Amino acid sequence: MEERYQPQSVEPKWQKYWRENRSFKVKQEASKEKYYLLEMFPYPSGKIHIGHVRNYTIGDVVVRYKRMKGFNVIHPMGWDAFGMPAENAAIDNNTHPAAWTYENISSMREQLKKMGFSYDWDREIATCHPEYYKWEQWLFLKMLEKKMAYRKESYVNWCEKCQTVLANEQVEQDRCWRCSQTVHQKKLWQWFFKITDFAEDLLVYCDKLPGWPDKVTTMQKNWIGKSVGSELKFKIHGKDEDIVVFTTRPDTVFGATFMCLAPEHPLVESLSKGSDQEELVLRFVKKISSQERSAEGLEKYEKEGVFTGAFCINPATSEKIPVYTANFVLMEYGTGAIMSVPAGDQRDFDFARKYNLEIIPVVQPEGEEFDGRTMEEAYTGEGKIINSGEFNGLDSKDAMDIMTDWLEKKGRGKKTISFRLRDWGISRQRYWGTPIPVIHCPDCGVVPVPQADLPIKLPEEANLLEKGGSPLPTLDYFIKATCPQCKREDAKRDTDTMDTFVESSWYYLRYCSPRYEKGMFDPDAVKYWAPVDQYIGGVEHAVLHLLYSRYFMRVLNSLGMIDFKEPFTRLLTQGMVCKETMTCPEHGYLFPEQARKNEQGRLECTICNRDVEVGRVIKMSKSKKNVVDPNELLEQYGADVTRLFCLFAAPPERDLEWNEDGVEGSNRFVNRVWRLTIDCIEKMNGVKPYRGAASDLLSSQAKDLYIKANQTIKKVSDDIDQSFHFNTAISAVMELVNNLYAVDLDSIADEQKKVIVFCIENIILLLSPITPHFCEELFLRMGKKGSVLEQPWPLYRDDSLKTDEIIIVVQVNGKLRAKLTMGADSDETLIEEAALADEKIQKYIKDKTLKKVIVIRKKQTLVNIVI
RNA sequence: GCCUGGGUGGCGGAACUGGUAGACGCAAGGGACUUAAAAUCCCUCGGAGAUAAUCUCUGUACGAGUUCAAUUCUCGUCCCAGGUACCA
Repeated sequence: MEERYQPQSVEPKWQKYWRENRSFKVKQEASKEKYYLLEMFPYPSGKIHIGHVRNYTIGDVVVRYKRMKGFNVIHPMGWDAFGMPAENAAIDNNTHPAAWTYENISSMREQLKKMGFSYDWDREIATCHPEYYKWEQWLFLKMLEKKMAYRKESYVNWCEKCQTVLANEQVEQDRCWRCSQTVHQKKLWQWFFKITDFAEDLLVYCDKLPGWPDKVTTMQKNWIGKSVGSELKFKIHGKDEDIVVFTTRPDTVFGATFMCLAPEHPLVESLSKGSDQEELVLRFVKKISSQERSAEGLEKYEKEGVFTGAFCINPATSEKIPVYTANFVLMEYGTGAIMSVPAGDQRDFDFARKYNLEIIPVVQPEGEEFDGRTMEEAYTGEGKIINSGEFNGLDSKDAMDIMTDWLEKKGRGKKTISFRLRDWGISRQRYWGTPIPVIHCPDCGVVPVPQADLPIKLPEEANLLEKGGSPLPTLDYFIKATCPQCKREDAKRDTDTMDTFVESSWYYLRYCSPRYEKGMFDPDAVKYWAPVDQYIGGVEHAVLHLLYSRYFMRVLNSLGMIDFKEPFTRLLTQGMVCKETMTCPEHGYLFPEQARKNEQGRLECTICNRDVEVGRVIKMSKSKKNVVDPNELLEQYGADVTRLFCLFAAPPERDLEWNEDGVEGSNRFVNRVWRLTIDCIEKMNGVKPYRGAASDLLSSQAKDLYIKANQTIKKVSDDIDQSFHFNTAISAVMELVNNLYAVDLDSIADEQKKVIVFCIENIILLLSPITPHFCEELFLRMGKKGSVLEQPWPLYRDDSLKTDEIIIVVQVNGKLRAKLTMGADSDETLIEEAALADEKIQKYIKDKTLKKVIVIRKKQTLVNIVI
């Protein structure tokens, strides 16, 4: 018999067995409790990398565990197949995005199969299939009908080099993630989904997701950004028109000494028209619009603005105050106009000092005396109201409501809520995506495509343009359309495609009935399987994908298609796998295999022999080339050792700096278990495992080992079920294995043999979710029938978890001084007496008066003697 | 700036509601087996200082506090990572 585990022969053998027995196929079974586990589906970029391996291993362990626990488990896999990299790769390699994508899918599918992941491959989907995106188009039309989708002109991130709109997440520090070109704002007609309709509901439910990490719900809350405040109306001097502002501090309205409008605000132009300021204002607006307004840009620009020439009336003081336009006011937030209270807001303060505007303190903390002329910074805290007429002396917190009510009675204000969340712009000027199913008619305007005409297929024979723009606007046969309403023949099809986040917002429902032809999903199947019980993926999607998915479920819910709102009951955000980057002055980023150590011990580039610079440890990404291909590990150690190693390295939520040094240890452990089992099979063939109570065992060695085994079963079950801490689950099994190695199998009594068989059988079952091929093979060699998959998860005996004797820790003044062993049932008095009588303890307490003796009997029994 | 996390040996990481700090593993050192190597097995391994086994002091970023007892709780400081950012 082989001394070592042979993954090269064992792993393919079991993969074949699972395939032929359709081991992972699942069906709806009303009598069985379902469990839906899903890992975020991959973008088919070409190769599986170690981050995927980690993600899918975590999921696969839980899935296999839940199956053994008797759940009807659905575990599907598919491809987030639309997206820009396919187009870029197609241009670079002179191929078609579809060809490139399908090729990647098939090689990645093979890699996943080699890892032994237990997917129901019959449910595989790819979002670029017309059978999939047909239903996305169908939903789009439904949303259009219900006014959940609309079109407006707005500013978008535009990369000139790639000739497209970029999603916010594709902009890294002002630059295009692919070509590093600075991104510009461009005004375009775009389709939007009205996610803001659900802002409040999405926010409220953040607190009703106990299975989600706080980190993620907090990020979503911040992203939604609810502010409670007031809308106040300032009458424009000399006109019968108001400027509406949003403020969270209505209590400071008496201190509003000027007004600022966003440069894009429609009133800026009309107010300055005809005044002395007109010229200056126009020049300022033009200058600002040509500037970057993104994060990096804004830091560089000082607050500046221009007087519009107009005044408005402060509704509280009835004073005339000047109206400015300023670069720090955002059109997209609130009303695009602010009342400026320089004494209470640092930005307003800076602006006021710069342009010599009046500063009137209106909120003052206890024991301070503010003077607008000498203040050095704004006071943003709470305090007592001053300089505010009848409201003086109020607490600023109370004044918020009181003043708003007062202004409301005067018809000058009301309470309101503002959100930071904006509607979701989904139009992309890209080719490789879902076509937006509308037609533009010169007479009828925007006309939805009739449902019967779906899907609007993406023309497959399109050639991509050299410079990277979408070829769709150049394809006459695609664009040309007859208006479905008036039958005009010169109508035009929309040439934009949808953001790929739209596909990923509902794919998990499609898995429930992946080939369903009458709708997005079979309602029965979704009723049984959905929502997802456990979702696993990278934290980088904390806001975007996870928020969009929550939004989509609300859309479907309000359309009456589903009866739940939250797509993912529990969420595990696994940490990122990181590695240092390496750059060559000549060749830029290098793959790890493109750097080697030279004779002087320095890293050099394998192409040009120049010194390689080792950069920061960051998340593995293809563009930074700091990726590790799992193939090498897979070939050398096999899938099971790779899986074990990924899990053992760190708990799943933690970021992991990739380092292969420990893999030998995992390999060693697997072989330790292998040899132990083979040895056991040879030496105790036919011995049945012991299953009684620990107390019925005669020898203390057998008893201790049996108790340890029961503790291990409990520990592993708890770790997998409750916390996903596979690293400690594995440690526990390692400890049990170490204990078994301490036993000499050749000279033991029958009783102990039975206990050892019990241990080994259970070790195989406990490890089977983690190292499935390995455990199947050992299970077979132990003479068992069938597959480990059909075995129930091992149970431990409650009566066999505690040892008869316990170690008692004795402290003097909190410092460990002695350890005693006593019977587990000794009472406190007995323990205290024994502790005080101990020789080592006597050394410390002799001739001293005891102040107190504390006996703790929790998990650990402990005596603390205070002198 | 604000919001989250986090800081434990040479390294990855344990320590559940305060109760033996460093489980398990890696690396390192020593030993056994072997003609030799690999593989395997055993021992040591936070720091400092004494010793015959062993013992004492010290130690969880830093400084205070609460407590019989603090890696764990509270306050303050520093550092790191992620998110977000002129949000009125």
